[in-house]
Amino acid sequence: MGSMKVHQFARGFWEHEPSLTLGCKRLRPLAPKLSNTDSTPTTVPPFDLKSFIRPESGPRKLGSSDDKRETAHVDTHPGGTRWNPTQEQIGILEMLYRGGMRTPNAQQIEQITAQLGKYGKIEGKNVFYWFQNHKARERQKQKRNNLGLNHSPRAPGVTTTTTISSSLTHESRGDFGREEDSPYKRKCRSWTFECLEEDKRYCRNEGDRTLELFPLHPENR
Amino acid sequence: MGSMKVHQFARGFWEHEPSLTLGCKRLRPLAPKLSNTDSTPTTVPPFDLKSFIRPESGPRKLGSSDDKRETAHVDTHPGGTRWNPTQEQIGILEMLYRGGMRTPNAQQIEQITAQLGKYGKIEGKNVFYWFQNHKARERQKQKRNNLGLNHSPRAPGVTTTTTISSSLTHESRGDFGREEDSPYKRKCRSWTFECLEEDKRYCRNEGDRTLELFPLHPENR
DNA sequence: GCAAATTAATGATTTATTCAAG
DNA sequence: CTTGAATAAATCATTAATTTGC
Repeated sequence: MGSMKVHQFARGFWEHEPSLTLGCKRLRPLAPKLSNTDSTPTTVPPFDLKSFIRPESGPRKLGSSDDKRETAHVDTHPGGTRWNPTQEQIGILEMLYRGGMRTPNAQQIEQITAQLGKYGKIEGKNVFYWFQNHKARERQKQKRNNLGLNHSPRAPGVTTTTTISSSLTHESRGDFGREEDSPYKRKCRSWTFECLEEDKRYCRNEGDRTLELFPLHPENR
Repeated sequence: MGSMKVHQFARGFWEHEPSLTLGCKRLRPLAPKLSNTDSTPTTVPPFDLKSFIRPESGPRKLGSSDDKRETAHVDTHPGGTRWNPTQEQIGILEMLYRGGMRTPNAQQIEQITAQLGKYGKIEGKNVFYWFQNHKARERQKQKRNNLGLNHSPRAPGVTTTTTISSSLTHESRGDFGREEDSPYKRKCRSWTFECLEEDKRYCRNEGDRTLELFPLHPENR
């Protein structure tokens, strides 16, 4: 249950770096690109590497500072488990899939998540992953059906000798029957990362240009 | 400039859906999974599909509600262009890469982005993509060097005919020389999506379980 | 009937490939 | 041509469903 074993691999690689002389070690392989419109704005902080990426952010905080993570998770979320969709959520997602949705953008994921949240706990990435996985698995199911019909209708024994090789990776997308999205369309997805540590939560705002970090109401924890 | 042409492909496919009988259409291929601990909390909203994923959320709002997207983007970001890293940013990223960082997690990306933001405009996904691309291209450069030494040492002319085919996809990962991260380690990344529409910005809090949406200080725009 | 072992299904993550901007 | 950005494919890992032994 609690065997998370965080152990992120930011090793203590920066301890024995005596002084950071970055910026002139090894540049781009091309020409020295003269800096942009707003680079080096006369007050460049010298990149205090000691303060950022501190190597002991992983295997700490398992004995003291969390006294409340045992109180409110007993029925809703059993810790760090994965998303377990309810039937209603699956139904809605499949309905959307049958409607033609394949790769929802950020706003669509937002709305879908908000709606599916009424039926159970869900996050945005669950919706994203669901569409990715469902699309991929429908595709390979279709592919498996297609080359299973002209080779041997049954006999699930030894079928691997025919080397389902690398062809028809892109041609087999047009035979879906229903309408499908064009491959590799450029949609700006604009997703962001978010710190999900145990005691501090930050949320970066990507839409803003000022790149601000703000802790979100710590009285909730 | 504003030729985004959003045109999201959630068509008007749900207008002619008379009543939503979701939840009993297609179950798991195995037994009917009886619902979880907190599914159907006695007040299931009947999934008002009309209100969510409205089909005309794409090509609207280009004449009225955005009067400010022409004012504040003239020098910092020329619209929807991609990230153009500065030399300092590249230097720091390569330094981190040489230090062994391959796939930073959310918190590391957070901090890296915050630091690199001092040298120019950058977002979290740029850092993520940079590590992805740099790792992949170092890998294929290594691969190309490895099988270029016993085939043809130069001839940069027609190089695409040699078809670096699909073998040694997993064996060629151990010959990096330096230390590398083990493939497929499970790190909980916990990234989230974010609405980046023109007039409204939401930020979902993934760490919290209540899945709340909140607009972040609209007086800034 | 129930619990441990097995298996199938699938959520989540990483790698490979491709497109397109500059 | 280089490389940022995005998607597709591969695959790890966990959970539910099934089977098995008692």
